[in-house]
Amino acid sequence: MATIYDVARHADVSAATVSRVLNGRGSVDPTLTERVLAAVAELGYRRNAVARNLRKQQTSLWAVIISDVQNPFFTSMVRGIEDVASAAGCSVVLCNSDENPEKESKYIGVALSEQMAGVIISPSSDRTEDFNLLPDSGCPVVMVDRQVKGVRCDSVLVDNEHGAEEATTHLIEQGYERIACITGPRRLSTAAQRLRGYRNAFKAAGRPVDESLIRAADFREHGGHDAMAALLDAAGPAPDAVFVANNLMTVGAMECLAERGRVIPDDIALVGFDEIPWADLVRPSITTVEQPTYEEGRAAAELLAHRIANPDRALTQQTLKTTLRVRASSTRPTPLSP
Amino acid sequence: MATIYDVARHADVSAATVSRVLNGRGSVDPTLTERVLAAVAELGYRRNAVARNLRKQQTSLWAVIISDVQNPFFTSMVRGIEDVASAAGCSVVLCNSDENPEKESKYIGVALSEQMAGVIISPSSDRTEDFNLLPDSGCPVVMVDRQVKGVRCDSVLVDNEHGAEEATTHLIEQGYERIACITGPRRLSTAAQRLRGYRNAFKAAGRPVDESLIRAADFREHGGHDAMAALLDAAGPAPDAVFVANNLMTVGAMECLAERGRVIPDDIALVGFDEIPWADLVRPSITTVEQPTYEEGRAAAELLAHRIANPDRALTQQTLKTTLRVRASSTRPTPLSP
DNA sequence: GCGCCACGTCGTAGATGGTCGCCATGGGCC
DNA sequence: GGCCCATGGCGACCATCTACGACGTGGCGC
Repeated sequence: MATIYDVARHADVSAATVSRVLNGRGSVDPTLTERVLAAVAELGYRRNAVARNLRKQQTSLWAVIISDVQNPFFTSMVRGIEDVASAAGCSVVLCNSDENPEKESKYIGVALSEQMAGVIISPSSDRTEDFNLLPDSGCPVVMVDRQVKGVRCDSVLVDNEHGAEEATTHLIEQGYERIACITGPRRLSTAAQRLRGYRNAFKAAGRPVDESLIRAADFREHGGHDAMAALLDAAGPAPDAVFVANNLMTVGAMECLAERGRVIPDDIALVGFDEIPWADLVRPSITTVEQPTYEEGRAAAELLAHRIANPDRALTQQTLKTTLRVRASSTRPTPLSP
Repeated sequence: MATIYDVARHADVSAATVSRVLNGRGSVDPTLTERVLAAVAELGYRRNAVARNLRKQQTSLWAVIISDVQNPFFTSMVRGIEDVASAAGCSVVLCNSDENPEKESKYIGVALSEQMAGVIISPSSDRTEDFNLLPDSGCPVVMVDRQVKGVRCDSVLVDNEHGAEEATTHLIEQGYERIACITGPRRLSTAAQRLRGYRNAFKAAGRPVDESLIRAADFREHGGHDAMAALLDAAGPAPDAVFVANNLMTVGAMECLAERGRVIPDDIALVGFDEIPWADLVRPSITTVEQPTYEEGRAAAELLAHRIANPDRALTQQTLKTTLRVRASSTRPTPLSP
């Protein structure tokens, strides 16, 4: 690889002049500029970003720490982030934490070691001290989707509580009596908020919450399946509707229902949180609380860009709205005899 | 951020000794080792990877250039890559080329500038000279999924031709008469190979290929939709089966069929290439040619790791097998009267 | 007309943080 | 007493950026 000195020698100028030409700083005689550019082209010179980063004390890499690259929720978000990063001349380093706090803090360490320009994280633990390493070391951070109290950073969230309340209210209004809830790990803010929304809907309707119909699982397919099975196997009458707090668990729950021969929505209605990819191909089509995932990614990335540009600005928190998409899985089957 | 010199001063040794302790190279007195480690802990020292990379002339970043983060085919592959990279102590930089040759070569430039340890690419163009920049600059490369002739690098492919032939043969054996094919952009090896497999099946069955039933689209949902529409609108009898050469186009085609009220498989049978996420929830369930996507990612990553460790080893090419998963969309409806 | 000042332009040199080759030192063993 | 090995420190090196200083030229003022 040619270095800036090779170019300088070739163009018969100093390395400083080459640097000035390439970075557009200071002023350089047009003749020399031309000679430099010609030398660059001839040698196929490409500046060494590592050396540049060291000297400038900053890189153009953004770490994006999420818990599952395979979840369409995150990929859509990553896409939003990538588009903004790319426009800002930055690259995205993808870190898969796998909902594993160890891996997560490992990646925080990597981001710090690599002097990354910033971090966008969807936390899967609540280790405040790990997260605060970042702002404490002067590394800009934006939290997205999930919230951890006591971390000094910007955040982009969605209105989970309202979304869940709207979904549950919809089921109540459809006349369902025993509405179950499969929520996520208690340590995750999204799970807590969605559960709160579920409760709020009952309160608003003046109805009591049946605690035996609430199950906390792990936001994964298998967990959703097992929670659904547990609900069906529990003593007492089975639920006639279920609100599932994320997309993977929705799939698991549906598979469980299919295994048991329960028909949606005739035997049991279902509303899921998060979008399902290619939802229109799934039968019955699933009523979901849709999140603006791409926009979440964009918003987080823009917040990060702003904070990098201006580290001292006040912390901000942005909350995006969800949309209830009513489809076939939650509409009362028309009674056979009216 | 503390530097190695701060640690050295704190432990009252030289920076070289700190470096030796941290890297386990050379031998250091246990007493000093202890003092160094204590200083590291006390200062919260974290080595500056940028400086290290500059000095060592190598980084621990792998660029992964794919065309669509949102396509489950790629995310599963990325997951495979990430798992291997993580085990090797490397991080993955995700680059979304969006099937855009400009973006793709931009990212190749970034990988070169950032002195990345290696590149895994699923090419969306056939600009041989762009790709060869990498091996020519001594940057290890592995091509995955798609092939570009004349590029000096390792590759991991799947047996597209055989997979497509198997799928088409299955439709022939089911007794379908007018089997259409929606393939991808001609410049992509996968599209060409899958089309060849389709033709092979007819040849093997001793049947002619009806060229009017072949459409090339863009591997995207919209393209699949429009190609399906064009097939239905064409003069002459409509096809009674269709082989669609990737997952996104399969979705598009199914949506088109739904719009037109054509029932799968009664009116038209369908086989898709690539896995569909949560395929079990889709009704009717779709017969697909399944690729070992996670394994493809793993294989590519392992190949990359080997080449990084041993740049002079001979070029290798690995081909993985596909599996035909027969589901409901391609099975002859049982005749009403036997 | 001459001299000084200001500005444009360019090169030198130091800084960035970590690694490692080489050399010096000291202690132990033969 | 001499040799060898363990250990530690110095300084070069990686490629780039940039502060500072130097040089030259042009313009303006006296």
